Amino acid sequence: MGVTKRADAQRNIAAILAAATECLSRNPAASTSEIAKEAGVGRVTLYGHFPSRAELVDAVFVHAIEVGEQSLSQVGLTGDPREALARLVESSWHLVDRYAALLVAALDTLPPGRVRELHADPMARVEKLLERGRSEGVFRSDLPVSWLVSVMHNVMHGAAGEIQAGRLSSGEAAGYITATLLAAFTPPGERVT
Amino acid sequence: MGVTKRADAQRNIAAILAAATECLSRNPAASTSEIAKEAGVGRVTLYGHFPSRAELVDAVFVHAIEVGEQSLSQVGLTGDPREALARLVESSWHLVDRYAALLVAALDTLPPGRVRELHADPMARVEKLLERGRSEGVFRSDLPVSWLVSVMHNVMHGAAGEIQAGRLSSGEAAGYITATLLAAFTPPGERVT
DNA sequence: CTCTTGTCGAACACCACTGTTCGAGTTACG
DNA sequence: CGTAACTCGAACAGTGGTGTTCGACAAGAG
Repeated sequence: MGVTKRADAQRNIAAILAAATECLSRNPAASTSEIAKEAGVGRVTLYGHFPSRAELVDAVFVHAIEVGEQSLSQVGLTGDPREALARLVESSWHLVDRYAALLVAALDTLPPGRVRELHADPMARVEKLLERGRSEGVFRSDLPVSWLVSVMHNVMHGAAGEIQAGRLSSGEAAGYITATLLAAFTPPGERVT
Repeated sequence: MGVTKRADAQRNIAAILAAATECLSRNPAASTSEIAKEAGVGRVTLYGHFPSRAELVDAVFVHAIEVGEQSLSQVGLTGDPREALARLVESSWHLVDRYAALLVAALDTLPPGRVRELHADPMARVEKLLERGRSEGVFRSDLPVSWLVSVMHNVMHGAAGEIQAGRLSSGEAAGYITATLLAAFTPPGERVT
């Protein structure tokens, strides 16, 4: 069939995707030359497979989300919502830590809203858990769920920033984040665990 | 004396500073042409007063910090640490809301560490209040102060992002932020106010 | 083995920006 | 009023990226 790519082309596409993930994770502003070099491929070849830098970034980001979803979908969300949240944060944190710079690249390359659009699934997971925790009275209901989600994102990305600046170690981060969020989500009048 | 600038030069410098604040607050990547035009001044004149775009950004940022300090220094920090924090957040939030984009400009223009360096005073104020709250047992002591400060910053800047994205109104923000931070800073075992 | 598909490097056009230079004109200041 | 300080537009050089074109060449598919 005419649609199938040749074997070496497929290999190169994979190599470019991997190299782009690597480069953009180090430097969100990495150029196509850098990425092509890292992939062991000519710049022309790169443009042969991805029409523009933006579309490459998009592809890389989509792939990262898929990998993340695979990991996140294995986290059990039943039982005590607080413990479930701790598990979810633990898993999410590893992804944020790994892909923080990639997110920056996507944020200032892709059209506005695109990043959020691709985050729909992971966000829905968090929202659902928060909703359940609220109905069981262990998470606060005096603030919108969307705000709580935003707080979670910002605390995690803030932690990634602290690590990059060398003011926090990867090991400590997860504990700090969960402790902070569990307290932040506690309903007024209740005791912080 | 030879050091004094001519009157029109001083006016232009002020106009450039104001225009830069305005432009960079709208678009962190604003060019020198844009800024000069907004100031009603030729690009050459701009370079006559500021050796480079970076030094202009630095000057604008320094000025913004000074203005902020003036406002922050009037916040009373005595009494119940929780109420003091609420007051401090209220004031800080107005500044963050106004200068969020400017911070981005500074962050990716100025040398690493410069922004933090200029934030030394406002940060010291927050740290001092947090320390006092800890010693009085109303803020948690199981996490480093530096982490708590980072959480405060990230929650506020996250709120600014939500506003820019149109998912949050300026009016609601301050309340959400204080409610979130007061809970997050509550010591484990204590009740959230 | 043949032919299509893909690859490569070098060169090119293009763009938007920074920072500089020039010379002529204008404005404050003493 | 005279001079030094300042301003202006236009034009220039330099930089660092994106995306394209070319022609020679290699490699996989049938």
